[in-house]
Amino acid sequence: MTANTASSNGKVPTIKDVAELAGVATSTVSRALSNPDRVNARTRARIEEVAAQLNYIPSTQARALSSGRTGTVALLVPDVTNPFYFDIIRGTQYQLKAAGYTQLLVDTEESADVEAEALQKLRRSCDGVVMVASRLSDEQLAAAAASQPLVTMNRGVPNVPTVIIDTPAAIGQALDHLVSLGHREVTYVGGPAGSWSNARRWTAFEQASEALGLTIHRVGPFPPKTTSGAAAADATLHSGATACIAYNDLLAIGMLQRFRERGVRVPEDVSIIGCDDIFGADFCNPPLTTMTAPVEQAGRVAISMLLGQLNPLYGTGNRKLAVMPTHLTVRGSTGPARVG
Amino acid sequence: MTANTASSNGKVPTIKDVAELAGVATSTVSRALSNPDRVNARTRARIEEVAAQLNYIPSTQARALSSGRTGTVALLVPDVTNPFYFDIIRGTQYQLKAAGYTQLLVDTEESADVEAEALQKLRRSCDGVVMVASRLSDEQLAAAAASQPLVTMNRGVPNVPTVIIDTPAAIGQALDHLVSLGHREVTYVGGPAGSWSNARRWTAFEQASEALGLTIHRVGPFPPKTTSGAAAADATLHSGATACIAYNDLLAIGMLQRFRERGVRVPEDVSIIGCDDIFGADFCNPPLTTMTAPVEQAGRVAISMLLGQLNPLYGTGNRKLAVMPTHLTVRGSTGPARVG
DNA sequence: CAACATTTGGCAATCGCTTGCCGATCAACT
DNA sequence: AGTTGATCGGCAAGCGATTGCCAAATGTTG
Repeated sequence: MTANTASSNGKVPTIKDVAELAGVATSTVSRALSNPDRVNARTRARIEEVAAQLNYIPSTQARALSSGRTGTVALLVPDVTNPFYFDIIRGTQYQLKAAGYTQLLVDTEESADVEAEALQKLRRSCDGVVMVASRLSDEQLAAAAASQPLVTMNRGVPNVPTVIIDTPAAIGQALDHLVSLGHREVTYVGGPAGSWSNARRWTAFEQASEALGLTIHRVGPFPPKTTSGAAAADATLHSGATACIAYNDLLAIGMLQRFRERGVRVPEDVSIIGCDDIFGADFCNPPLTTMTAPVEQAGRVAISMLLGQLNPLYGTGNRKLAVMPTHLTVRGSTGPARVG
Repeated sequence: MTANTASSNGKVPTIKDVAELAGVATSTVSRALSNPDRVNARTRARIEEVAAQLNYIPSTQARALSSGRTGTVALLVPDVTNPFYFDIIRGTQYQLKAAGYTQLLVDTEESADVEAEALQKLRRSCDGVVMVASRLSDEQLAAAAASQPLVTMNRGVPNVPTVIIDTPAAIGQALDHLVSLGHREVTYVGGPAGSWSNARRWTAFEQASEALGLTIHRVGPFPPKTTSGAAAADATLHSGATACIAYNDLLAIGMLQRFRERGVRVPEDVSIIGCDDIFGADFCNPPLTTMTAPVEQAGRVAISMLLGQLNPLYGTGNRKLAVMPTHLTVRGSTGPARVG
């Protein structure tokens, strides 16, 4: 049981095994592997060979413990099963991997408490955090950003690096589109009450509508799920508008289903516009007119910004804000306003 | 710079800070926090109080290094943006969280090499691994399972704990359904060549068809994405069958779109059945008849099995195999066979 | 009251790796 | 030849916990 012949007989090889076999000190092995220039080329070659032969893999824990860098970045999303976040997950994963980092995905269950708790736990175990659509207060976020590298997405906080997807801009396009189809009365179908994005979208909606002289209504708030679509559809119908813009595609798709159930034709009776252009928006029935955003790219940008904080070498100029452009994608769910 | 007053002035508090403030040794703090019975109730209370006051959070790295347990379980999926995996991700996340573990999500990019590499890296940094739809060989998987706790999903390997979703059973139901609608000639739209699930589905399809005396065709292989749907649809049309069963819903949904483009009516001209009942299968056009599986539950079961390996206390009897039942969900994409 | 068992807390070694500091080696320059 | 600088490798001190072992304190029993 006390066997420790330090060769290839025991369990997983450590840096010590490599050092012994290569006839050098562990410090040299360490350097050869993570700071190549600090060691003679021949020595390094030998060490690499031995390491490969032993199938040596450095312990992330030990490395993290002694160096303080974990090589891990956490991504906090409200709901991993919400398709909107898929592309963010993918975009960040991609970029992190390219930079040699590992992604830790955390689902905050749409709850500020879970989020705060996760942030606490994470403080020690990752190099940085990306928070998507955070429900925390500005103060909490600012405090978090002060104690560790952090980037928020779709949630602007003063002095905290942020990537926002500029949906408000597309809302203008969306309303123009509706107006050109003859709509004069439009309803905004609201998302979650505490959502920053929702507030921004509503504001943009309000302002653009006013500029266009439209009559507007607002219904909601609704949870951003297809299952909320029924209530949202009914409320919209009751508002009397001929068209509506929904907080997001999930809601819009749910509404589509409800309209169908009730025999309300889309777009003949009512036009509907979603937001995000998620998976499914193109093949639902009818296909959804929606505001398309470069979500995956936004994820990559967020990681670039974070990496910029972690490693000054990246020198991306330490931007504090990135705004991703969006545009309207017209499909089948919008059409001429019904008369009367 | 050399400040280290060990109280609350420095940086993040360590176990040592807690120990000093509480007037005990670090070992006692450690025990109080992770082995409560090993310490006097009063001492423990005091320590807990101090820890709370200092906002002390144990370092996962240090803990992992000295104890050998990381508290992390990795989930390897071929593609994080494939909706089929969403529920697995959610199911495992849920169950892991409940047991106090952290989930590490890894995207293997549908590649055996990436998978093998990730497995290597992970060997040292997590307590166990769940591999979904692995592309590795039986030998590789067996070896991996021998060197660390591991559970596979939708990939049977002798002597490796596995959770499989019993789609083949539902394929029987699906064919019965088609036969009852008058179909006599059916095409199987194949998934990825190396996929174990695909092989099983085909075999089940073949056998059930034979029992029913059906004429069958096979097209493919196709990557399991909606974008492969066009080619799949065209090939299916060319096969001359009046109905088809697709490897999965993604493919089926893509085919639906292509059929529409080509003016082929579903289900009047051709019936189509998907597999998995993913997000979107209920609101595509027409809604997809598909084989529904308890995916999230399967994820939870996988974690239970893994936890059983990690901690004998769980004593789930160390099952080696769990088979999740599936059933056919009939929606609008299947109908009576066209005549002629 | 002595002898023994049980709690309870501390000491110190460890886990595997990084890194500041130092000394040896060797080439280049004056 | 002597001095100066690089370059390269080793020593050893941590990083922040866990844990085996031991001793003091406390409790139990005859």
